[in-house]
Parts: sequence; structure tokens; C-alpha cells
Amino acid sequence: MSAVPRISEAEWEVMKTLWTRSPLAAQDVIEELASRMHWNHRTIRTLLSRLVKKGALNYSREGRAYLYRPKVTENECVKAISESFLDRVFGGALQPMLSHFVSQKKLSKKEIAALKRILDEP
Amino acid sequence: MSAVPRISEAEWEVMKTLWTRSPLAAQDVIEELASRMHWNHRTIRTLLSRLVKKGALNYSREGRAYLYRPKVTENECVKAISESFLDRVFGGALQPMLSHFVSQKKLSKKEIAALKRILDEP
DNA sequence: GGTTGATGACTACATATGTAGTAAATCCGC
DNA sequence: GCGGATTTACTACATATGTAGTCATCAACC
Repeated sequence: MSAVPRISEAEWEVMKTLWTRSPLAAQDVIEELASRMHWNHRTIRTLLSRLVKKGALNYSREGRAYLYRPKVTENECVKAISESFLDRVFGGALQPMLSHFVSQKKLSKKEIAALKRILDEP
Repeated sequence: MSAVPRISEAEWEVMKTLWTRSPLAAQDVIEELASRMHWNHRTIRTLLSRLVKKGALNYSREGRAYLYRPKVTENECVKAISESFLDRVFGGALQPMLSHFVSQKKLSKKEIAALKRILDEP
């Protein structure tokens, strides 16, 4: 029930990496992100520390290095950030939000069919 | 074509007020927001100034006061922030996003029907 | 066994953001 | 015309965020 910490944009990239695969040493996260995001390895280490400090990551010592792993699930975080987005931008209403995205992206018939199937799910 | 400025959460409330009705004097915005948001009137004036400075609002002098009005449209801003949200959280894909919201909210048959109609729009 | 290179800890610093306070100009009522 | 209320302009300050640098430690190579 712990409220999920607020995760910034840059931090989100780090979390995504660890949600995909964990535990990872800092070095592994750096290898994943440094070139893709054009981030200095020190920046990534800072982000890891901050995420531990704010309770989004855990670590365990492995020799001289740490192994990091998410302490909050992706689903929790996606849920929190999505709620906040929906409330702020669309007053919490799904319909205007979907309207916006649909008018914004041109969807193929196939995509529309897929979206409809999602609406029919249990 | 101007890139829309980044508008923070608190600033967004001010923009919403002015997107709904404008131009407004600071006093009018304050009356709308002060009690609803529990904001000091000075805070709201600061937000108005910052929004002018970052190019989200314009003003014209009206006697001794300013009349503020949006310089960027709600649609532009909603578009920008929505894109950024969708990319960051769902990798830019509508389908997982809709899945998430649908699984999160329990929708009535009516609501589902309404959402489907949106998908069928021109 | 000294050097190098990686590691986490701590520090740095500019900009953004939330949240106001103070000062200076000015209008309005008396 | 003066005092108070109002308005914008400028300042303040803590925390968050992006983006790193320095330091002490330790392990591995040579």
C-alpha cells in the first residue's frame, strides 16, 4: 500500500531497464543506457542512488558491487503516473483522452479492431 | 510551429482556467483557484508571471492591471504532454495504454459502447 | 607491492518548481 | 492631497532534477 515515490523522466528510463531485467549491477545498467541515452556513467550512478534513496530500488551487495532490483512494480508506477496524467490533463475522464489520441494518431482498421478487442476483454 | 513550453503541474491549473475563459485579470484567476487549490494569491501571481516568461501566456495592459490570455492552445499543450506520456510510459503504443486504463477502471457497458463509438469516428 | 581501474559515497551546480514575501507604483475613497 | 488597497516586479528559499566531478576503497594486473 506504500505510495509509490515520484519517479522523474530520467529515472524512469533506469526503472524500465530494471523492470525488464533484474537484478543488475550498476555496470549493466550503464551498458544498457549510456549510449542509448547519451548519459555519462556517473549520471546513471547518481540516478541509481536517488532511486534507492526514494525507495524505488533495492540493492544487495555482491562482492564489491551492488545488485539493484526494483522495489516497486512497474504496474504500480504505471498506474500512479497514468492516474495523475489522466486527472490533470483530461479531468479523469477516459473518453476525452481516447478521443484525443484517436484524433491524433491515424489508426489503421486493424489497429482500431485491436483496440476494440481490448475494450471487450473480461 | 513553436514548440510549446513545458508546463508544470501547478501551472497547468492556471492554464486550464485561462483556456476555459479568457482574457482574465490576475484577480479573476485568483478567485477561481485560490480556494479550490488552497493557494496563496501570491503563488498564483508567480505562476502567471512564469507562464508569461516561458511564452505560454500573453497579457495586455488594462488600466493598472494585466489581462492574461493563453498564447498556446490547449490542444497543442495536451498533444505535447500526451505524446510525452505515451512515449515514456507505454513506449508510444496506444494498445498497451488502453489496456492499462481499461483494466484499471471498471467500465460499464455504456462507457464501453461510448469508447467504441469514439474509435469509429471519422 | 605499486598502479590502474572500477565502485559506491559524497559533493557540486545550474535550472525548475512549489510556495511565498517585499518593494514600488498607482488608483480610489475620503 | 493622503492613507490604504491593489497590482506588477523583484527577491527568497527549500526541494527536485539533470548532469556530472572528487574521494576513498578495493581488487586485479603486471
